[in-house]
Amino acid sequence: MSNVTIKDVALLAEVSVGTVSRYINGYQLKAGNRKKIEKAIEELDFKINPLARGLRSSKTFTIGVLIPRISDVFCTQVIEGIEEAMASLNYSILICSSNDSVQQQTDKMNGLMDKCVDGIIVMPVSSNEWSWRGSSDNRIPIVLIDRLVRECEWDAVVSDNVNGAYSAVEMLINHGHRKIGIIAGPQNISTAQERLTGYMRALNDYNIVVNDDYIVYAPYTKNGGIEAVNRLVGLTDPPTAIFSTNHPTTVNSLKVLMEKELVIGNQISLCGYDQTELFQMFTPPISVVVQPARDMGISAATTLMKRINGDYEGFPLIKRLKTQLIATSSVKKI
Amino acid sequence: MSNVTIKDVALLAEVSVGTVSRYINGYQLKAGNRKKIEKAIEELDFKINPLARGLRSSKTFTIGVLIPRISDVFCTQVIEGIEEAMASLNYSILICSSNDSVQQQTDKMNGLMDKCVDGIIVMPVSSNEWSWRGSSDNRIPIVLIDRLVRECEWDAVVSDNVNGAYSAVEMLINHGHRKIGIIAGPQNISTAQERLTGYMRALNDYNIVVNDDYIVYAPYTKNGGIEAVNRLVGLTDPPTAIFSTNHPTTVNSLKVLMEKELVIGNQISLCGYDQTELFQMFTPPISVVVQPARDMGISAATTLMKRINGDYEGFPLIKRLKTQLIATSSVKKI
DNA sequence: GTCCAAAATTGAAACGATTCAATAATGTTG
DNA sequence: CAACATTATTGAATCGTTTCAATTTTGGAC
Repeated sequence: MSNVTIKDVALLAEVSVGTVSRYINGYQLKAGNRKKIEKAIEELDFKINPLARGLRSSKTFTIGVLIPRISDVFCTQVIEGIEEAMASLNYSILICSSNDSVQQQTDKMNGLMDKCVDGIIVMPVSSNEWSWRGSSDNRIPIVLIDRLVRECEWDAVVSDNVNGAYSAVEMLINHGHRKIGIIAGPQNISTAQERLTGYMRALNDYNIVVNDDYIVYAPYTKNGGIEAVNRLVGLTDPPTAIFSTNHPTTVNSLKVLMEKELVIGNQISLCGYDQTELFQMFTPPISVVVQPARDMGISAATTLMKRINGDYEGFPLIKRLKTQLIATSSVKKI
Repeated sequence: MSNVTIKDVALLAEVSVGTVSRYINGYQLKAGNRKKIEKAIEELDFKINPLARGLRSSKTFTIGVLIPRISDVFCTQVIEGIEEAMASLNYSILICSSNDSVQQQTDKMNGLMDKCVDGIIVMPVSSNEWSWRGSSDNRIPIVLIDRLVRECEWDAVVSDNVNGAYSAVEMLINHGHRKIGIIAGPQNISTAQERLTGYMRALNDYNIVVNDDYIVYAPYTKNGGIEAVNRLVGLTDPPTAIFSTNHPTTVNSLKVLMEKELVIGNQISLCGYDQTELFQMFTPPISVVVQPARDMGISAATTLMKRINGDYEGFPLIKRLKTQLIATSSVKKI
């Protein structure tokens, strides 16, 4: 650390440390004093020590971001949004991964609290289990992203999963499909629930009888979906179209269908979830529901900052961002 | 913050604060005292305040990670490795992105220093320009990852780019290709230089005359490579194979070749760089040089920790990890 | 049981900011 | 210009640790 302190600045500027502190924190100053302090800071190359500052004021200008997996495409885009929004405000981001484990999530939440972050953005591992309880005396703001948690009253930024799924299934129906399989996610995750709801609602609205065999569940983790797709295509009366409800399961659906040498967009139709540019480079390109990941990150960051700055208007706020459907020839017209 | 301090612990355990501090920092203690302190800590739910600790000891148990782009596949895997290694040591990670800009890189480096991180892992934007100069009085360890910087003596963890590229080009040659184009990266980035070197060396070793028209340059950023591939395939005597030297240029090469309806592995052969599982799901799967991104992250983290702990053995250390070649039918045998 | 070196403990002084009550300077008004 | 309200400034106390010189305790050796 450069050893220049507020005291040195005060000495050189011929004012008291209190005044220098007031300058730093943007309070009103006599013009002459401001000038002198500015000059002294410049001359000494003074840098504020965030540890000393934080110790006294318990503000660290740092937030925590906790996600299930750093290498996940969707998570990455979210983080990019958060970083963009936070960097401009001179806030730093402490990042950690819960590795899809509730235990690790709890541990890392505690770790972030122990580090005295000013707020946390978290994508929960599960919407049912949320073992973590913040110590009651230290209530820093928390914003959920992507997934809600039952009985937890916190701000959240999610995407419109019901309608996202609805639009996908509707598209499948409009292409003439009646036998539509879904790789549904674990029902302890709110997004998975909502996407299944969207599926059901679309079938209902179009008077299509729900066939339970067409609903299979898969974990939302890296290897999820392999078994599920196998089950679907192995049915005696298999679906003509498959709707896969998150990124890893979509990747794995593709993998399985290809291994089975089923021609996508012909023998079997596929619609997935979450965009990666490579999906559009397949033959045929893959239909997907696209979530505004980056914007979700930005929105979560903005909301968190509002709370950090003490503005608790409308708490708890649930912001739902619209999804977009990319319809391609991976879905056959029948 | 929970308001329990070391003082409260000392009081309850009937020892001095100094002793409690010694306990926390793992010094030898009389067994009885250790017990009493442990009990008091447990009872009061004492958590150490990292700000106070950092203020006195100027250690924050936090490192900075600065990369060109958070959403880049390779970077993400690197970060995952770093997180894994650091989490187990109870270190936190402050993450930021330079967005491929030297200016931002400098700003964020300064930002990290100002935050008093204990060390920094950085993937530099350029190997030539490194405008940043750490203040001389605050020499915290820095580890470069993936890319070296000229005239900067720091530890580094990179992959064996020369041999990585060599193996790819050699494979192309062994498949009968003589007209091999390369999408070389910007020569101010060490990896790009080295990969071009590998290309040249392979051609040389196999007595193939280098055709300057076959060497085109593209930025290593998100949209890099589009123009370059167009140039190559537009030549009157175009190459039969293209070697693309990083992830984005590989993605874009794919994109352009597909748009031009050139059948990969038949009309044109392609070998790319950096793995993403989707590459292996194309028809044909795409040949790539795979870097051990995650291991590079782990290794960088380990090296940094060594330096943070004062072990400067072998400084500056340059660790080169081996790459792996995935050879597929995206390269035609001719 | 003495003596001495080694090990453990103590407690006050940092670390470098913010905060706040007391004080000083400035502005405003009749 | 006196009287008062307002605005700025001061500087000591504080935040919760670590550090270190001084002191006490411990455990062998004789």
